[in-house]
Amino acid sequence: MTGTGGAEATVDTVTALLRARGERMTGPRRAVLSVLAADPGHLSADDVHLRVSARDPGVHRASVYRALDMLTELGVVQHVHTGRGVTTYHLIRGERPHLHAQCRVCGTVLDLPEDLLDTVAGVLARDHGFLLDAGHVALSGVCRCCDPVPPAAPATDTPEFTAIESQEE
Amino acid sequence: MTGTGGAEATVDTVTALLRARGERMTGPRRAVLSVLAADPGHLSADDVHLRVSARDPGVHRASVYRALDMLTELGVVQHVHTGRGVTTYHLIRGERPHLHAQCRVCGTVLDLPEDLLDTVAGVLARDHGFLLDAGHVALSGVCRCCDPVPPAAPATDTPEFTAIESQEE
DNA sequence: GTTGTTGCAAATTGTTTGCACTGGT
DNA sequence: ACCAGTGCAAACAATTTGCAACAAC
Repeated sequence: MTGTGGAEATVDTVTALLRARGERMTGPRRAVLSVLAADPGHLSADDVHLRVSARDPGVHRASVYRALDMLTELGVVQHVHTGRGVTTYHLIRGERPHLHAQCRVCGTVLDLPEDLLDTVAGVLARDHGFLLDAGHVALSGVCRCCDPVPPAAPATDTPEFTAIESQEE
Repeated sequence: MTGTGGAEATVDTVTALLRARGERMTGPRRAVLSVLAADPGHLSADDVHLRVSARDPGVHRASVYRALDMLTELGVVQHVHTGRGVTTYHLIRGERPHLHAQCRVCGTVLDLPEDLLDTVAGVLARDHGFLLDAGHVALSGVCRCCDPVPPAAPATDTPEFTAIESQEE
């Protein structure tokens, strides 16, 4: 597994960042960090807590929240607000933060190139003096797999349509 | 006041819509509807409840939620998810739903023309098979008034900068 | 008189906080 | 040893739900 492989470097980096602020690298923080490093996806605080618990059941949910906050403050982690109240977290790997779109049916988060909203950001800045933080909330919509009844294709009335649907809202 | 003036028509329309589904026009629904009709802004469920209570203190918060849900289902009301877990509701007045951007500092919601994201929606559809519902979440950013320390303008060090800041997140 | 709706209270969900104690440095 | 950080439980905010009483039709 390449999972923890890439994490160590990050732990060192973050330790330095923390030290520079008179703060400390601790078990829970290390755990959260390596969970995030091991997963390229977008994890909710609870996802993180779950995976942290697998390694170290002693870590409390509140500590996960605090660690995520701290890591966000350090600029190591980005959080994204998705449609219905679920905040997701992920390591900032590249340089510019990317954008996100979430399917409102299955909840899947799609990563998008950061420049996608550059034009829009320009318009907002020019016309409204609004500085867009494009990656901070996920765009909402329906992904290909969940697209309900595509325009005109009356062939199947498959009942398994009401399948796993996470949170319809 | 033009407040309740425009509402009556809507109440009739909605009553018809409800009847068509075997449902009923009730006090709470009427109240929620006229509160929304009287306010051009974006109200949270609690805002609505507050204003409804002013007219009729008997209406329960849960009923406000249920009424808002129902009105949304009828296509009369649109709800927008904003950054930190606050859903806002407003009457759908025109034809196409407009877009929203919210200042993450003061919470103000900015209305935007619906076509602003048309190009982006096209790209998402083409490249990712993702059907964007642009108005469903508010874009996040910082509005003109809350823009913290604009690039290079070291003139004032006004202390009233730390003013009303609703929810920094 | 049905049956959809409400009010209420309690349950959920996601997150934060006060505090005594533990553990980095 | 000092103080940041933790675990815990309890507070919180926003929303949902089960249910008996109620009211629109």
